[in-house]
Amino acid sequence: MKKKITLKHIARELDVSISTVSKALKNSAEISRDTKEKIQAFAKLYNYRPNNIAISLKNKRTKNIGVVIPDIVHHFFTTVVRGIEKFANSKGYNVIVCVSDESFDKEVINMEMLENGSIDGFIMSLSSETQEKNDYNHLKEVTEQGIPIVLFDRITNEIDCDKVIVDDLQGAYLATKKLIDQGRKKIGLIATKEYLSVSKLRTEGYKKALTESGIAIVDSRILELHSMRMDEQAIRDFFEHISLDAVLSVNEIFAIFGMRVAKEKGYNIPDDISFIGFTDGLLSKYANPSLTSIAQHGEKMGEIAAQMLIEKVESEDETETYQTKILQPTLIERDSTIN
Amino acid sequence: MKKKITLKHIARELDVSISTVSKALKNSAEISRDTKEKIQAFAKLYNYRPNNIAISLKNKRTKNIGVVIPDIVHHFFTTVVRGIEKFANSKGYNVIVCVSDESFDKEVINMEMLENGSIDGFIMSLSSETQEKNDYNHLKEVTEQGIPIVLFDRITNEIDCDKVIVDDLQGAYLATKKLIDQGRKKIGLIATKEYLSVSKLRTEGYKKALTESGIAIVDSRILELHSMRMDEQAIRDFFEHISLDAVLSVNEIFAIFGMRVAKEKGYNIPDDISFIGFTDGLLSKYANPSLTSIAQHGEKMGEIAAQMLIEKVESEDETETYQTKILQPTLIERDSTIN
DNA sequence: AAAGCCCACGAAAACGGTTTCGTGTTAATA
DNA sequence: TATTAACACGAAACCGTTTTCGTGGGCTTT
Repeated sequence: MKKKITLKHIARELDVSISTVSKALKNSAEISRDTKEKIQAFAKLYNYRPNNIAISLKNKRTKNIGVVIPDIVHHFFTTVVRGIEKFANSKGYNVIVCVSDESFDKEVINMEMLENGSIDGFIMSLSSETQEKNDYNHLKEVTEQGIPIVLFDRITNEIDCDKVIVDDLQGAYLATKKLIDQGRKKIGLIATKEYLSVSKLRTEGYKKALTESGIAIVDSRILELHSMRMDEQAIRDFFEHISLDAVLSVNEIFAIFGMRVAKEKGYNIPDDISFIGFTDGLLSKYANPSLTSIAQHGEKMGEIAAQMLIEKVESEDETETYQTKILQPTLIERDSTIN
Repeated sequence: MKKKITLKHIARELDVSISTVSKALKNSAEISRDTKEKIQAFAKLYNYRPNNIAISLKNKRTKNIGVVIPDIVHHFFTTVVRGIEKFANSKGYNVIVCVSDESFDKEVINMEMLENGSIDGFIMSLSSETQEKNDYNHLKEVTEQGIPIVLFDRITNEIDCDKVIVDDLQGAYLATKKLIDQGRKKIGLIATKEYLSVSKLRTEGYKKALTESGIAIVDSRILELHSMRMDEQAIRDFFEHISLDAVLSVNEIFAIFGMRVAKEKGYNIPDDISFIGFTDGLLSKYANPSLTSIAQHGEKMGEIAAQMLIEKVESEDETETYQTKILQPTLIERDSTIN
């Protein structure tokens, strides 16, 4: 087992001081050409690599970004993580991923594990429990220590920080509008309880489109599931008690399960009933029929979040100005809607 | 902005030495009750938290695990990461996720970023390019420095380390057997080029089952895609030129696309043709028809990998004994096969 | 009262780097 | 020849902990 080699070893071996070695390896002008060459050659030979931890301790920068997401087995979030990874790595940063599992407590624990020097900043999306409790003291504590946070997708206005979201209201509006334009009148919505910020906005967009077109909002056409977790029975019941010619869903999986139920009931998609879902993931693409959906551009979102965070981390000035970037969603038309 | 408080601050404030503070906070018997209480109260009041980096530097342990996977927007890998996270967090470890994007170079770069003190060990699955090149010097370098590695799923025998895999041969064997038992004779296989360890084993299992049942292995019934990436045209061509009554696929997405093509050609699933895929993900569950598939138990795999790694990291002795754990796959029957 | 012991604490080294500042040597200048 | 500047390098502080090894003072012991 080759032991890790340090500056001290090199110094001792070459009979110079540690400082000289350090400077030589950084090609400092202070050191003579001869000495530099000797030291650099030796370092290369023994494959010297500076110890990241020591450097972190010295300059109080870890080059690590903490990412806290509610779920990792989830297409949208992994897409965002991919975007973060991509940008962060290109800037020499590592990404530490923590999963809150939609739990407030785990979110707190994860952040506490990281906030004491392990990371330079956080990128996160709130757990549903956190949004339900409406308690953001753990975020406040972090920002008060001067650690920057970028929130994405599931955000809150209680915290002053950079944010990046997709225009959920507009996405739902576009989708609903599309359904109306295709002559649909009885448009259902599968949503979740309103404490989830994104679901709330999507519901608003849905209502806005209906209202603009003079279509009444019928409460029984709106299904409010408790969370983003699948509840097959609730969806079955929904289709049992109501007659619809189109359905907008706040995620793709509810939509796809809705399609299955509709088909079982003898509906033809899209002739009898259209479906549109949020989150343009693999499920939408490979569903049968394929699902028209609203792309949230997760990867782009991740890149932007990482860029905003790294800018804050590396900026000298302490001016507390924060921005919220809003991405425009895109409607991807497939076979679950006409044409 | 509250500044981070350190031992030094507390010491100065309370007019004691840094060592006393350190000991008092660890409840050392060396310190008197009075002093301990005073220091602990002060620390609590100012919410003192030890600096992780300093501790890491001191005891040469980071409590970070590096995870390198080929892709993060991928159900199986995220499932494994979830398992790793779960176990690692319960032991106080953080997980640094790096994505090689199936590229050899990125795999090398990612590991180089982390191997100098940032992590205590690696858990990884090889990129397809690495398996194709058959070059594992970056892994050797890591192990030679005494950094433990656990390989999962996409492994190699070139490296001596702990490994955890699912019995891919057995999985394919079980699936093929099931198809044969249901009276299928012309069973196709959608695989990838054989440098991918898992694909190779699955192909072997498929062949073993056929041979055992006295069914001839017909090369034209085996489609070898170049990688795990979707190639719609190749799959379309495959179904164009050959007549089959069952298809086994090395992942779920090829199977699902295969089902679409089959349906387009007028086949009825499962009456005319059955499908079984590897990776029991959301796609399998929500496909139409739902896909019978071979569960790889990714989360379990992640937990085991994390456990093996942490054991190695925390064990004192340097005995170089490595084990390979083999999980048994499970066949999940759904609507793409009879019954 | 001298010797010994414990208690409670502090000094200092160590982890592995970076960086500031000081200094001895040499060469250029007056 | 004396002064000075440039050069090349080293000493030491520092980042925030942990931990070993003293050590001074008070107490007990004979």
